[in-house]
Amino acid sequence: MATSTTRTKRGKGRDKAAPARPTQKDIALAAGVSQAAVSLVLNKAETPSVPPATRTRILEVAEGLGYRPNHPARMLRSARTMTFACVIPDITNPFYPGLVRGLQAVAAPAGYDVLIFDTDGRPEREARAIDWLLQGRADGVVATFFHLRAPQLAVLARKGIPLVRLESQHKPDGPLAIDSVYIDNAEAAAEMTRLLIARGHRRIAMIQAEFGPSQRRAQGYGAVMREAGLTPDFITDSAYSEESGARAMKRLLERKGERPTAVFGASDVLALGAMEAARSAGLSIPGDIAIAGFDDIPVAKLLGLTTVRQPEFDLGALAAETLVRRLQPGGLEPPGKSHELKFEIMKRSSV
Amino acid sequence: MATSTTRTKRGKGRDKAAPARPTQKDIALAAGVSQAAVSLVLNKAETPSVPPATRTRILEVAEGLGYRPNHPARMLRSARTMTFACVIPDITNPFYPGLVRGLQAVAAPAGYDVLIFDTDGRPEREARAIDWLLQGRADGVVATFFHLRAPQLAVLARKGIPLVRLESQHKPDGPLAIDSVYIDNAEAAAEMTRLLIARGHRRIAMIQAEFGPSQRRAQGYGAVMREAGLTPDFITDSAYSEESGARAMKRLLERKGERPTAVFGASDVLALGAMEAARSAGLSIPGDIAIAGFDDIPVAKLLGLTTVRQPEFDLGALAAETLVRRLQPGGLEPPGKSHELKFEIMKRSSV
DNA sequence: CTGAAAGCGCTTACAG
DNA sequence: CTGAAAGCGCTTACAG
Repeated sequence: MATSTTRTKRGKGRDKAAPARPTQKDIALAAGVSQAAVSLVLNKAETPSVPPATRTRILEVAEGLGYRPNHPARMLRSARTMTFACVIPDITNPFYPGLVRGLQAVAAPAGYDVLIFDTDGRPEREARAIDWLLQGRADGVVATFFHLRAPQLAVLARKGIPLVRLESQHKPDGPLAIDSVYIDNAEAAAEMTRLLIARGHRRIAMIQAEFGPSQRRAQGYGAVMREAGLTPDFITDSAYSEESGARAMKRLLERKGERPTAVFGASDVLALGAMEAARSAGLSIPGDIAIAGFDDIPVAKLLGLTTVRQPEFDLGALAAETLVRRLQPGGLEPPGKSHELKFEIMKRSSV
Repeated sequence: MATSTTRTKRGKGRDKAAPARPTQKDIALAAGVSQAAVSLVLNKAETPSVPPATRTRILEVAEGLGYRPNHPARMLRSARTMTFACVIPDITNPFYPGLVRGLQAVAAPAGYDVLIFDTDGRPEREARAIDWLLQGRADGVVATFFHLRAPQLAVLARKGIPLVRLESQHKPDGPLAIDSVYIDNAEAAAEMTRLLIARGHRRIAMIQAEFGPSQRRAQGYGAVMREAGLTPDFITDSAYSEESGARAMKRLLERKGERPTAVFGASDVLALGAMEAARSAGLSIPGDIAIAGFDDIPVAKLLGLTTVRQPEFDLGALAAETLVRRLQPGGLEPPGKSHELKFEIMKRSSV
């Protein structure tokens, strides 16, 4: 009966058993000062307005009570979450964890946490990410969108939430432009295609995904093929996954007529799936069929996969640096900029 | 000059260019109702106290202004963050992304976001994670700690933050116990060791890491070795990484005397590093040396690595379900429970 | 220099 | 049934 008669404000939490976390008010009460004085002492390295003895007492009481600042309250009051969102298609794609680490490496020292939002590369999930960002969950965003375009992303800028896109090509700088970091995907794919041709391949197929960066990569590949008098041969599956890569490779192998001598996966996971399917079909790599990828995920080296190295850690770190800069006072003024990083062709045994 | 004379409360944000996000107050003003009525209509499916016409008007105005609830404010008021924290050693270890997806799969439909906190398996980072959790950043936690023990984690329970540990063995249930999900690591390693012995191996080395689950795995391996009259042969490196695995394998190969015919990596990434080092040394797998791992990360299949499968997605999902249940009213009462999931030995070509 | 007050945006108990 | 008020924990501008 008496359990529900608790009149105190502290009894309202979801759990009555746990002792309430001490607040600044509790410290103030115990130290005999105002709550504001507590806030001041706890947040400023120097507090000329508070006598040293009082300052010491406040700090001791805070320590004694095990005080920890209430993050939500801080967020509300200061209108800053000290959180970056990282919106990516799929954290299980080995390309992204490295990117996340790069982000964290810069974000953490600057005081920011990193929240991961997976979109699965689906338009409705990307839209949900925007909605979620508009709730004020993060101070800034690093994102890869497969479907949303600049006009749909403009709402973030309008609400003062800086965004850095992970892009697959240069975007023009300008007052309305969105910050981006990228490697030249078309040129990288072109260079890989040139390598395959130089190795004597003529029938080169590219496995691509329906959306995302494979489009730019396909352009580079297509251009070089045509330049060399060869016919581009695209085979498209839905996602950036080993399953998609294996499925595409199977379809290639089931075709009538001459089979390609080389397959260029628009991403490493696609190439990995292709390798698996090729081996299952009894083909040797690169003897019967050469395979190349794109990304240089950690296992690529172990598997001997020839691929395009994207500096994922550096991309993440650069994106985070850009956000940190934008969030400094006045940081929103300068126009959006596109930052290019260099790719590298990693020649291994699969080609 | 006039720029700093903005007297409105809204001019205080870090950026003056962006239009302020509309609040319930703005909607109330535009719709001619009280702010409380707006909150009610926006949050409840049915509002008997608000006339239908008013309800419709409020919803239209909210839509028109592009209203999104302010998440920090909600968190403060309701004392719920609707966020789960996932504290893990290293997101770039391919075991964890699958776990995170399992977590998200259950968390998202229940309305929870997932925040990743990497500890790098270092004690000071684990301590920082606890501190960070005590700031009220998440309603619940799924965590792998290499260093912190139950007494150091008890503070979370005291503050009403439910924790589910990813464990490597059964923990006794009980009122003070911590919820955990696990597979029987010792038994799994024992079974793998039996397999290696059954395949004729006598000199079997285990590559282990200094901290974390490899301890339990080492126990299972050691017990079976001794049972079979063989001498356990441990080689320890610092972390769960390919570099550590490769370094350990190199040290094994540089030893004088007979070299082991099989190497059991306490995790797949250690085994992968070992494979790489063995190949670099000109050894064939499994011809010259057999290699086994633990985890069954996605690439294990492709590399033909014989390993112990841990159902990482299911572990994450089960952990999230446990948290969701704990966070329901009264969910904190029942004693902590240990949930076991089954492992599976994946026999492939590396052994 | 010092301390009390306002207010961030929201939810919900409570008075009319 | 209806609406205004209190208050979550904090930061910071402002009055004495």
